[in-house]
Amino acid sequence: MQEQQYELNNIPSFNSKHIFECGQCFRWDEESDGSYTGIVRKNVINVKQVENRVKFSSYGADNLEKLVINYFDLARNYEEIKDKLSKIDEHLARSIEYGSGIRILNQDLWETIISFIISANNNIPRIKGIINRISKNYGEKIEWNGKEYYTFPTVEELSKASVEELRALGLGFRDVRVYETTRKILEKQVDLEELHKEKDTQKVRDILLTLDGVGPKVADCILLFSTLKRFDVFPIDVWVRRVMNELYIKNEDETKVSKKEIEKLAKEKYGNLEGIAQQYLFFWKRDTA
DNA sequence: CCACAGGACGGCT
DNA sequence: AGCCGTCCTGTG
Repeated sequence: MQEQQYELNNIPSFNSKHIFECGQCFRWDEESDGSYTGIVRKNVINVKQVENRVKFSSYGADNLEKLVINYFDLARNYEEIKDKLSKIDEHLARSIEYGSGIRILNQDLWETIISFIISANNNIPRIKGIINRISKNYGEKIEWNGKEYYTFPTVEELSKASVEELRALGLGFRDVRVYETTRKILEKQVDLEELHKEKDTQKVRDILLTLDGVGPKVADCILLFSTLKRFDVFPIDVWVRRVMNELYIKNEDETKVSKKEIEKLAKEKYGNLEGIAQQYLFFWKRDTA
C-alpha cells in the first residue's frame, strides 16, 4: 500500500462530474471541495479537476498511472467518437455538447455484474447505500487520511454472505439474485475470464442472461460499463425510452413504445456506437429533467 | 396513510 | 411471442 500522485493537463473529453454522474458507477462520492473520491479495485482514489488540470491521488496497491489510463479509458479517442456521432443528427449533437466530458469507465466485471443486479427497480442513492454496506461487511478495510474505505468484496468474500444477511443489508427481493449469481460465478458455471475472451457480443450477452437477476437491460449495462467494453449495445431504461420517444417516435404514451422499436431505431441511427450515444442521451435527459 | 419510482421474472393468454 | 402482476424500500 502506498500513496501516489498523478497529474494530467488538457485531457480532451474529461469532466469528472460528467464521468461520475452519468449513472455508470456507484462508488464515487463528491467531496466538499468538488473533487470525487472512489474505490477502484484495492485503491482509494481522489480526482480533483480544476478546469483542464486533473490531479489524481491514491492510496492502494496498484500503480496509479497505469490504473488511471485503464480505468478512465484514456487510450480511446472520444473526440473522434463525438465528431462522428454529432454528425448523425442535431438531437445527439446537443446532448454530446451537454455531456462532452463523459468517458465510459473500465470497471471490474464482477463488481459491475453485482452492482447492476442491485440496480433493478432501484434508485441511485439506494443502490450506492447497498453497495457500501456490502463492501463494509464483506470487503477489506482501507484507512486513508483518517477515513475508512472498503473494497468491493471478491467472489470468494461475497460467497460468505447468506440470503438472510443480504436481505438485512437492504437488498430486498434482489437478495436471492445476488446470492445465486455469486454461487454460479464461484462455481464457474459462468467463467468471467472466458467471457473476456469471447469476441461476439451476442454470445457474451446470452451467457450473462443466464445469471439470476440479469435481464436485457442489466446485461447491456454490464457489457457497456465493465472491462467487457462493448459499444454495440443499447441499455433501455425508463429514461432512455422517454428520450427516444420524445426525439424520434413521438408516441402519446411512452410506455406503449416497444423495446424492439427502440432497439431497431438505435441500431439504424447510431450503428456500433449506439452504447456511447445512449450515455450522452441519458445524461442529458436525466440531468435536465 | 397512499402513490410512486425502478427491471427481472414467472404465469398467463 | 407479448402482457401483467409481483417482488422491496425510500421518498414525497
